Amino acid sequence: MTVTIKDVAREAKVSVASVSRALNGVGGVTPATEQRIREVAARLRYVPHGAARSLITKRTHTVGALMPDLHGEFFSELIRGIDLEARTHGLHLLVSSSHNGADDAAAALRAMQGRVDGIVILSSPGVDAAFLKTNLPESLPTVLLNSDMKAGAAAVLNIDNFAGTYAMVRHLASLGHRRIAFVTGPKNNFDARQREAGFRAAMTRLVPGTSPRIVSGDFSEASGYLAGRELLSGKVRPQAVFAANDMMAVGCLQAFKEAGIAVPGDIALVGFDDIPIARYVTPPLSTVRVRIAELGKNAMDLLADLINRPGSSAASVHTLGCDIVVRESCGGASGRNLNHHNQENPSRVESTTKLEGSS
Amino acid sequence: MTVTIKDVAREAKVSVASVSRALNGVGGVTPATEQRIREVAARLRYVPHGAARSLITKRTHTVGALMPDLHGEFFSELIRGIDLEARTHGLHLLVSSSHNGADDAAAALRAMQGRVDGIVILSSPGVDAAFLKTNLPESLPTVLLNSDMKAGAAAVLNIDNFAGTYAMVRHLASLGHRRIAFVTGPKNNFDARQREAGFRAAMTRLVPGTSPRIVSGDFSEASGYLAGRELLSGKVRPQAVFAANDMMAVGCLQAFKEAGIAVPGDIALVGFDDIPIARYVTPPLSTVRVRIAELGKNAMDLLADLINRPGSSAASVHTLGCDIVVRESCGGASGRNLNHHNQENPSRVESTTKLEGSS
DNA sequence: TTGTATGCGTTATCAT
DNA sequence: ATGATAACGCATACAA
Repeated sequence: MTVTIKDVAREAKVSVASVSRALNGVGGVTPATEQRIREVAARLRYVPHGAARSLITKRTHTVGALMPDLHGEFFSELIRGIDLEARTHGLHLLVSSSHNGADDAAAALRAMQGRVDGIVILSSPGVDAAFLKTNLPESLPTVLLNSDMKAGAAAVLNIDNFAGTYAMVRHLASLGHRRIAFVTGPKNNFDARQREAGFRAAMTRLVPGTSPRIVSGDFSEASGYLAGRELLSGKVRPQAVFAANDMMAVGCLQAFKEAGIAVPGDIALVGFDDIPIARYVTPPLSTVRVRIAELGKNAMDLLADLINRPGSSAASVHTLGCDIVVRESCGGASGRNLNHHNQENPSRVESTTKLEGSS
Repeated sequence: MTVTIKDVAREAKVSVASVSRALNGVGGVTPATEQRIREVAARLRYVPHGAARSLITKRTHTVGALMPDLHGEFFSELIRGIDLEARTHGLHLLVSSSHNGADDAAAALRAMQGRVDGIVILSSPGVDAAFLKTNLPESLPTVLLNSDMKAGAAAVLNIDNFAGTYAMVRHLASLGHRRIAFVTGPKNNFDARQREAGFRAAMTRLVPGTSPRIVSGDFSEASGYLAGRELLSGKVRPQAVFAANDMMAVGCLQAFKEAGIAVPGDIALVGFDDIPIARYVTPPLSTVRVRIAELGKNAMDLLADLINRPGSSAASVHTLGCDIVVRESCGGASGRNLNHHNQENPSRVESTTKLEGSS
């Protein structure tokens, strides 16, 4: 910061060029002088000025992460996955989270110009294809998470919501359930729509001849509670309820408890996400696990590839599979999991291949 | 990126200096030409190159966050708090999380040189006073979180673990409990040590004449489970158990359940942190809440102050109070909280003033 | 092998 | 009010 390459050069009695060469290990310097330069640099605690270097190198060794204002496990695990893998590639992470709406996001995107070599964007309402078209320089390597963009300049990586829901419905059907109800997420949410589509498709294929009840929710616990009550109020009670995320499932659970309906005895219940809470409610919630950190890791790998070999995996679409996590709330396998110390030993079913890409 | 200030200048038929002046709104340009320049810039989608600008400005408008590899709510909420407040100050966030040990941290710190105006560091084993002394340029504004550094070049912001545990013990004592046991965290953890100290002090003052049982844990659920069993195996059973964090309390809960000991009927149980899970276990766990996002916000405010007015709050020590959250697991107030739909309505006690500073 | 000189994109200083 | 030009700290093509 305060000590520059010039200081090192003067102290080591060489030119700045030699210092640069020595410290970057590009050769062209006597081992002796290199040694001397390194010593001086260490003594002076010289650290190259990142901005100055990237100005000429055209490389910042930094990637950006742009995501909406969301709390909880998803955010932290995703960042964790990205950061961990970024370090592997020698990259650093500039985070811009907590933005609400397109304006915030656009400002954040602008601020990242010239500070990042690439960017991972978690789609959200307002931050969609049209938004990116106008706010994203096309030369900037980009990985889109959770996007419904078919193809474009950016690589796309999605959770396989469809396959996840499908596989869970299959599990429920295999347990003998036919009247399976579904609690949807918000209509403007990409994951929510895919999950609902997966559910409908699975029911049509696996439990034909029925028309499943579908009630609306918004991913909140409160909406799940309401949905649970609504499902109980009907003429015939569902045999199983599939909530589009875990928080709504927890809401349902509460509604069922209050109504004196036993889970899974009277009604089976499953969710989606496998948030930490899922293991700790009573009974432990069967759900579809999203390996979030792995999602982040894969996104980072994709991005690193895009950076190192421009155009390599651009316009490709990838999918990360989910796991079916069977605990007690859906019955069938229950009792088996009454293990000591809350250890986890659910049956785990890979619903999709690890990372399926298609360009 | 690809379109520079020169392009705008050429297109607008002015010099680069005028473009710079117009876009930065420093005056010295005719409203007419400013208007023209702005239009051209917008049309060309010109965005200033951050690195180039900060090279001469000496300001990156970015702050760094350095933290160990931790998952879960604490990380995400802290980042959230920091990022949200950073935006308020017009600052961006360069995150380097997920580092294990001093070497990783040192590398991350080096990489941040010249890319940040200041830095927030979450202390961890290995990243302590000595570490900072050698790895941190003293000119860089720094806020230390969770540090036992008394005073130095950096501002320090801590959670008031001591007051939090103290207040919770007071609550337990007010419920009539006298044989209160404690499950410690890892010895090398700053929070853990402070919490234990708070517990010991509180017991000495509030429940004199007893020597409380203290068993070791490491903040993990498994260690809590073991501790719970150990506490049950003693000659006399404690009336209450205070786990140094919630995950260990959850482990205790499991151990008690297996042993057929009712909570809070036979034994009271409390934790620390108020992780999301705490509300959802059965019975809901009373705990000490750490307002993590607020911690991040305060850290950011401190740092912004340090950046804008060098030396202003340096070498100051601040403390953020905790809240006592009374749910059902500690008895006494229980029954009152059997409200519908898992809504939260705990009695909330501010254990410390909002932000107590001392320089 | 080493040093000199140029340029990266921007702001700041000095002319005009 | 506007333009030419010198920094900022570094890497690199070229000269020696």
